[in-house]
Amino acid sequence: MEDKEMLTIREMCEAFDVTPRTLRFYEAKELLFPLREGQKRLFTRRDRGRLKLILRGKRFGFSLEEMRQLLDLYDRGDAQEEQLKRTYEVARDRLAQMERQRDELNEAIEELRGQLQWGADMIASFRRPAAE
Amino acid sequence: MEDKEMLTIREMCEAFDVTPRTLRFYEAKELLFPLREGQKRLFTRRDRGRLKLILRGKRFGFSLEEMRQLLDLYDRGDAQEEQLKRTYEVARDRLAQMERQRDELNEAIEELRGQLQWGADMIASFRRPAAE
DNA sequence: ACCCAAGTTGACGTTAACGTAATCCGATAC
DNA sequence: GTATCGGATTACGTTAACGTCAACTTGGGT
Repeated sequence: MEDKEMLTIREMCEAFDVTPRTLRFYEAKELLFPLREGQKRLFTRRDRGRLKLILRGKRFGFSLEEMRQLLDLYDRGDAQEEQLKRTYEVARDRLAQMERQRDELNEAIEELRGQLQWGADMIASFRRPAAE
Repeated sequence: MEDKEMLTIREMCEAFDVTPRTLRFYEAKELLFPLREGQKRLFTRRDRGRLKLILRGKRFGFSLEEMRQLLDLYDRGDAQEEQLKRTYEVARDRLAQMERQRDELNEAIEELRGQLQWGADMIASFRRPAAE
């Protein structure tokens, strides 16, 4: 027994800084599978592992659905080469997607920066177009 | 009479590549104020000017509500120094916000890229945590 | 016995910016 | 007259990821 084997919902929340609602929501979405002691949920080491990956995925911009698919894919026992490659590709695609997003953002930034350079012009561009 | 003075909803849609729903929606949100010829909307030059700014704002990531405020602010006749400065500030804030967003995105990208560098490790990180 | 904290389920609310019918109206084309 | 446009209005649907009650139950402490 290194840590506690099982964590209550509250302990889990503190450990990962999420709300109970979130954990129940993730369970409903089949991202976590806590055991039950009577009514109460008990989160296993496996749940902790999954949650850690889920949160990491979120930082990367994966949706919960994408994470569920990835987790499911590699949870059915022996992940084979073929499937490992797919995960890898999903991650690569996501990276490319994020880079495109960043580039678009950069363009918008440059465009806006350009407007600001002109100062008064920027302001003028927000005035009503001429007179009537 | 340079162009047409007034445009129907359909002409407006083609000119700006938006749907009728969008224009009616913008009117409901008080971003546009087309005149009425009987029942039909007629979009004036002023509406065209506003729509142009609205779409530009969207590219910058402004929400419709933010654009409405900006447009309203400078639509009440004589925009004074004080208010002009405010618009300028809103734009500057927005720029800073976008830059932060871009930076966060870059961090996530670097983090993900790091994972991918390790290839197999990335994959492993998506497998279920060890055995049970 | 009584109460409280912690936990549960269920269900509706939130936000943005429209999409998608369904139904209706008036003017033109034939 | 009638079919057909172009347009109008109304109102519910969509998406993601939870938030926010409400109403219970359960286990433990006193």
